[in-house]
Order: sequence, then structure tokens, then C-alpha cells
Amino acid sequence: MQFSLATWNINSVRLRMPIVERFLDEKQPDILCLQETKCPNELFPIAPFNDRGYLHQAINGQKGYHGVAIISRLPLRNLDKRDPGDVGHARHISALFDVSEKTVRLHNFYVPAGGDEPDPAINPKFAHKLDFIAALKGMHSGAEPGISSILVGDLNIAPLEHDVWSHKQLLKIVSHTPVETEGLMDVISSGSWLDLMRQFTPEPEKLYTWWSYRAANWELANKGRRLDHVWSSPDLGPHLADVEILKDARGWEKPSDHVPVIARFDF
DNA sequence: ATGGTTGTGTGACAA
Repeated sequence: MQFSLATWNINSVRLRMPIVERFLDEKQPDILCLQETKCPNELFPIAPFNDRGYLHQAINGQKGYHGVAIISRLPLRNLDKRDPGDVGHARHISALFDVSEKTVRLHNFYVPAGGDEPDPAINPKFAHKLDFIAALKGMHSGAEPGISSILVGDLNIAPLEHDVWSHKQLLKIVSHTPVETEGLMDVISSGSWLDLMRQFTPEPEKLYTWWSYRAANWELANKGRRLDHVWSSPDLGPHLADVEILKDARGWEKPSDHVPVIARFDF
């Protein structure tokens, strides 16, 4: 059987429902993980998802900022949420689901962007981002015996040289500073995570999931970064069939500045 | 080019 899972920083779920519906109709993932929903739970637009067979949701939202959600055709259980730094931000939710013979713990993260100054001593937003890296470092893909793991989301870090348009020019830019990139690569190796997006597309091929709104022509300039990620425990690696970055979505009407990433598995 | 754009929610902040 095939199973597919998508992640997308949507930058306001209510404003973007037309392109969310288009995405679901065209790609039909079994599970969609959203970040930056900017929507209180009681105002989350459930009906368009239910109409398409997504009867299960795990939502952690708040007014105005942040917010994450897992939208699923498969039942979700054992919901959990974390708040690294204990600042009251809705930036994580996790759930268990069953697919084929596997039980999977799915984590959906929205790591803080971290502001402009990459110095935790003077920039509390960067310190908060480092709290998330520390929290991720405490997570192992084999944390729960007998349960596989998938971790997705907008991690707001482009860890590899070819995850950005210019490694040299971005070394002092938040999202690609050494403390972030080395931190995230430590998380991947110490937690035994597989970086699924790089399984079939290793460096030096460029991979981007985000293009700034501020470019006059995002496509022509192509100054992208890979800020969105899909990781799994090693046991799921042999089941990975394909990873698609839906770059076209950056050109849809009223787009998010991030595009969806879809991982497809054969079980 | 130390700019530029977008969203929330109606002023300032986050990204």
C-alpha cells in the first residue's frame, strides 16, 4: 500500500484555504502537517477538510501568531504538545497513527525564525530558537520502543551548503549560521534521524522550500532556502518511495512563502 | 541597495 504525508508552512490557514483545498484535491496526501496557521483552535476551518475525508485533526493554535495542525485521513491518538522555553507559543504537536504493520509517532514542529541578530545574549528570539535545537537534540527517533518516528515541519534552518542559494553569503544570516546548521546536523546524527528529502537528492543538488516575499521576482532571483524538513527513523527508510517539493505552489494565487513537501512510502 | 513583502488585526510586530 501507498502512504503519503505532506508538510507546509501555510502562513495563515484561513487566508489560504483556497490553495490548501487545491493542494489536497491535486495531491491527496493521507496526512497534512501545517505550520504558522495563525488561527485559534475554535476558529480553525474544519469543514473543508472533513468534506475531503480528513476526519481527524490534532490542532494547537493561538490568536495571531504561530500555530500547528495535523490533518489526517487516519485516526490520530496520544496527542501531545511541547513548548520549548515555556513561553506559551503554539509551535509543536504530535500524535500516534497506524499504517500497515507500523505504529508511527509523528512530530510537527514550527521552530522560531529567530530574529535578525544571531546572538542569544542580545536577541531573545535567537535564544528561543536555540532552546528548540536543544529540545530537538533531546529527541531520538527510537525514543519509543516498537514505534517508528516521523518528524516534520518548518525548522527555519537550512543545514547543508546546498540548502541555500549562497553558502558564503548566508553564513551570518539567521537560518544558516554555524550554531544553527551544526546544531541541526548534530540533532540528525545523535537522534538517528534520516533526512528523507536528501535520500534521493544528495548534495550538491540545490533544494529549496522557501522563497522570500521580498524579492521582486522570486523565481528569477531563485534565492531560496530549505527551511522545511521531513525526517524519519531508520526503519522507514527502505519504505520511502519518493519526495516531492511542490515548487509550483509558490506561484499559485496568494501563495505562502513556503511550498509543500510530500513524502510517499510503500508498505 | 541595511532595502524589500506579507499577515494579523487596526498599531506594532513577526517572519
